Amino acid sequence: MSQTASQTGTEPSSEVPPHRYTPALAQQIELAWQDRWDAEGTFRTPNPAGPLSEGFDRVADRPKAFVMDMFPYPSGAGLHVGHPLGYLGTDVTSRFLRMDGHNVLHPMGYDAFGLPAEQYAVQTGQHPRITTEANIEAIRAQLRRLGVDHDTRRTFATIDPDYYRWTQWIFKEIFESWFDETADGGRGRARPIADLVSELDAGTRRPAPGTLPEGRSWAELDEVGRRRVVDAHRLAYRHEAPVNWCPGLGTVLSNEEVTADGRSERGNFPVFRRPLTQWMMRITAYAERLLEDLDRLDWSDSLKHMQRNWIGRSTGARVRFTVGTGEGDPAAAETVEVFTTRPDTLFGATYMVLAPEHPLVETLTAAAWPDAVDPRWTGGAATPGEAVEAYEVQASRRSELERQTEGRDKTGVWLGVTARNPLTGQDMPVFIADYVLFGYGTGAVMGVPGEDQRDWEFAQAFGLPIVRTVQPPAGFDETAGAYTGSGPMINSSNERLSLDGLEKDAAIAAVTDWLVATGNGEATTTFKLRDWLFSRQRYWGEPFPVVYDEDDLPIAVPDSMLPVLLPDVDDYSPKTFADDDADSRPEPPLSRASEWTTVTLDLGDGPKPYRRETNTMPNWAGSCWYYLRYADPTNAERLVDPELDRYWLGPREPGDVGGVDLYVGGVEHAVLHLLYARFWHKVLFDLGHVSSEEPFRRLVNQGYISAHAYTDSRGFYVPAAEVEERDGRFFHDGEPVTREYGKMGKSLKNVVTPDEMVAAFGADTFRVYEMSTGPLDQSRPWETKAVVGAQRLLQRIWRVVVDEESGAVRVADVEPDDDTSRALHRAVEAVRDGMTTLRFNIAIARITELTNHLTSAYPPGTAVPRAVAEGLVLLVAPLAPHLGEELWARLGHDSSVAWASFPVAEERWLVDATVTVAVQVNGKVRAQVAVPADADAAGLEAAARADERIAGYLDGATVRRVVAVPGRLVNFVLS
RNA sequence: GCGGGAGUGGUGUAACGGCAGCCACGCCAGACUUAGGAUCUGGUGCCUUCGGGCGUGCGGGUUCGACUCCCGCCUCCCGCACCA
Repeated sequence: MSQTASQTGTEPSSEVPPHRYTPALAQQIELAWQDRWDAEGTFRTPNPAGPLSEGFDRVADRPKAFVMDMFPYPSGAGLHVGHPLGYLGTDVTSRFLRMDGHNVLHPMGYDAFGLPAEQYAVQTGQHPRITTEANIEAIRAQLRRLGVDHDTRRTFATIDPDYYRWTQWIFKEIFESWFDETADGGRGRARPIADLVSELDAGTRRPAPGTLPEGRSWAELDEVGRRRVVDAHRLAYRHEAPVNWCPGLGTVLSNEEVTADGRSERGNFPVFRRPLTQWMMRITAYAERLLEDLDRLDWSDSLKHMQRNWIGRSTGARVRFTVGTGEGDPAAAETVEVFTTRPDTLFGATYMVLAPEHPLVETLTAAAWPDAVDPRWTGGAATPGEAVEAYEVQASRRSELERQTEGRDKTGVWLGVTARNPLTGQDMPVFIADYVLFGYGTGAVMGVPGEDQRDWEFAQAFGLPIVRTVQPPAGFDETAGAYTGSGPMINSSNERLSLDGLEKDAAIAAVTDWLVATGNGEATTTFKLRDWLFSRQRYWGEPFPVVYDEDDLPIAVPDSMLPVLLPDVDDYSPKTFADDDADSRPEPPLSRASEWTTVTLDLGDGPKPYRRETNTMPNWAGSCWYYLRYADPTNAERLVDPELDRYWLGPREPGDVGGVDLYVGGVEHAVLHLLYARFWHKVLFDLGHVSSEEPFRRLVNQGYISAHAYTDSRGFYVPAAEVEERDGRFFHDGEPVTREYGKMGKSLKNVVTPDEMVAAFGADTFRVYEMSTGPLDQSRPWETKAVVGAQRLLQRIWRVVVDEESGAVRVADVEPDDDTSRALHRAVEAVRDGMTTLRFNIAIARITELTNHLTSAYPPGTAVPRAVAEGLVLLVAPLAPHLGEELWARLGHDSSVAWASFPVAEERWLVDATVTVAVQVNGKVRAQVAVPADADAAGLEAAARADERIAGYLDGATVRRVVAVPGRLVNFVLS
């Protein structure tokens, strides 16, 4: 505090009144109250039952409110002023709700597994737990200094073994279940995997399509075969999927970590697309429910939109084509299924394209080109086999990102075979091309150049025929490209089916009926959402609670063995390879912990050796369920006690989704975290572990804070704090600099930390400033020089209660005058509105008005009515809690203001005896008249006509109409 | 390209379809001062011949009345982006 004292000490202290609310005094008050809150357990939230239930009697009759932030990832850089925006928003809300009679749960935890800590460990050789825990401690201290009201007994980090034990337990639950699509009337529901096994054994259920080995039945399979079938049904399953493999870094990368030219963002090493067996989560099974239930959530439209977009539901048809009946080997006939949203255009399909990764590519590829093959179709190769191989290599070297961004020039090669169009009977050449994505639909499309722009471009590049099946409007440029609009069908009939003249919907219905009737396809729905890749070749993550037996089949370890602790290793980095060694395989750090990787267990048939899973879970796992643990953080027996789950998260009435009452966090988690958490929650709901259908009832994205940044003549950023403004221009070290604007961060050299603000002004001033700059969900610029406005406000509030010269309380038991009562109660009404709508700027503006009124109505030396002074203190307490406590105590109260009742406005003070209404002539305001508040339209009009100026306007004019809105205005419409 | 959101003083913002700009920063003036990057008070959308006129990105529309609702543009921000 000496630093702060010296700052304020630059002024001769004789000039500052001895009891002014200075930064130094604020510091002193804040530290004292923070200690007292800890000592008294002010913010301990009692549970209705269990070890944290002490004190529940006090709140038993209150409604509950669960208010929560997206927990931070504790990086070494600490917080800047942008981070606390959301934390302070929930803090003000939770303090308001507590004062307004709720039992409030407002906890905080730490998301602590993940890459940054691991990379730091790789560089320093220090165990990531050490740096992570130090970082957590630093953030915890920063938050405490801001005066947040977290129940610290409920704080945990995802790296705590007591926590990740239950992350592993949830993984097991997901692993030990499957999605029964027929359950709940076709809505689908997760069920224990044991149910599936008994139904398969009993013959009451058939294995899902594609899970049985070709030509075999469940009954014929041996034990291992049956387990493979069962494993293929699980919600957590192992699957071979193409990933971004970076040999130079020795790890798989996410799409975001790969640059546009197919190299790693870190280190600039080549990245290869290669298939790899990985753990997957069957989130796609829940696509429909995740989509539908969005309608029941109180989230912003834009956020729901992003989720809908990501889930990407589209309806259409699957159409089956017979391939290989052309010039190639007739014995090689195969069926290829395509997905299309435009089955009505089937008559216009003139070729077919498979994704390069499509499993049938190899079988379909012909041995040789036919005579007179179009040179554009061969990729310059001597045989289809060579062409395909070369093209696949080319495609694998291009990252997914690159495939999407690079030029979009259509490339591909012909497989040397054709497919039969079931409607036209024409043979259509079959290509592979990377504009068809393996992960979407069936990984194959029918090429309809007349009605699809991508297909048009491909047809142009490869000289393929174009048939229009939808009549473009008159004046349509036939050479311009595909026509994707509406219109009657043309060129779409044969002896069996005619679509000509039909509009789109009717044509789709007709062709779909025909497909079903002839066995060539059926209507279907496809989702963009893909299953969740759940393995990482990392050290710093949750180990899987999985071992493999001698048949290489995964087995979940028994609950008694949880948690599976992360072992210590010598080297936290994954094994790396030569940059261009595309055939190398990932080797995760845990695979080198040889003591750990093999284990002898008795899983029911005697002690046997097992091999542990050496991948770890992704960073998202720990953040998928932490909100549940806040309700029951100490439970060693269960994930969460069902009674506590129902109390804090359960549905409020039948049909309610339940969940956290307010969840505040950054929009950057709009899709992944929020989708994964919803998915896990729904699985836990299906399995009966939680009572609510959704995890987060109401969700708000706080805005982010940007700041000005400055570049010198060379274009380098200079420290923004050192820039001076003179006459609207900016200088650093006397040199002119250019002002820019951007997200606060190291690279722009424009970081401002809460610590600096607390040191210069105190936490309450910082809180009030940050909350006053706009609605919580709005982004805003940081402006340190404007913080003084918040400081002045708090100083004036202080002065309303405390005499700056004597330190005596100025309050007396006198009646406030009517104007003051009206000012108070109007402020109460507006502040409540601001608090509930998260528009703290409104609340602060109304508090300022009340303060300014009191400052002039009760100048120094006069007595302030107690009722009004206390009302003001209560209003500001959620925003400036330390000041609130201090003034509340000085006003003679023994107990914390945090538990005092928030004021309620009295109706009689919200209405004036007389109101001033505007009088308009032809919609323009010409006068104002005072009328009784309850004056009716006639009274308003009479009062308006009595006004001299209005009479002047009306004199000699014809009043065509009079609009009089009681309490609002009068409008004379003249002709 | 597709989808979404937003455009109001020098700045952040505020306005149940009803007096545009509350509150704050900044700025101007004054008070207290040896002093002010402290505090307090007053003023501050633009133009004005001091009557008033004009003002919420631009252009239309609905309405007695539009920042607000509708249509079309422009700009900025965000999301998705060969999703068949």
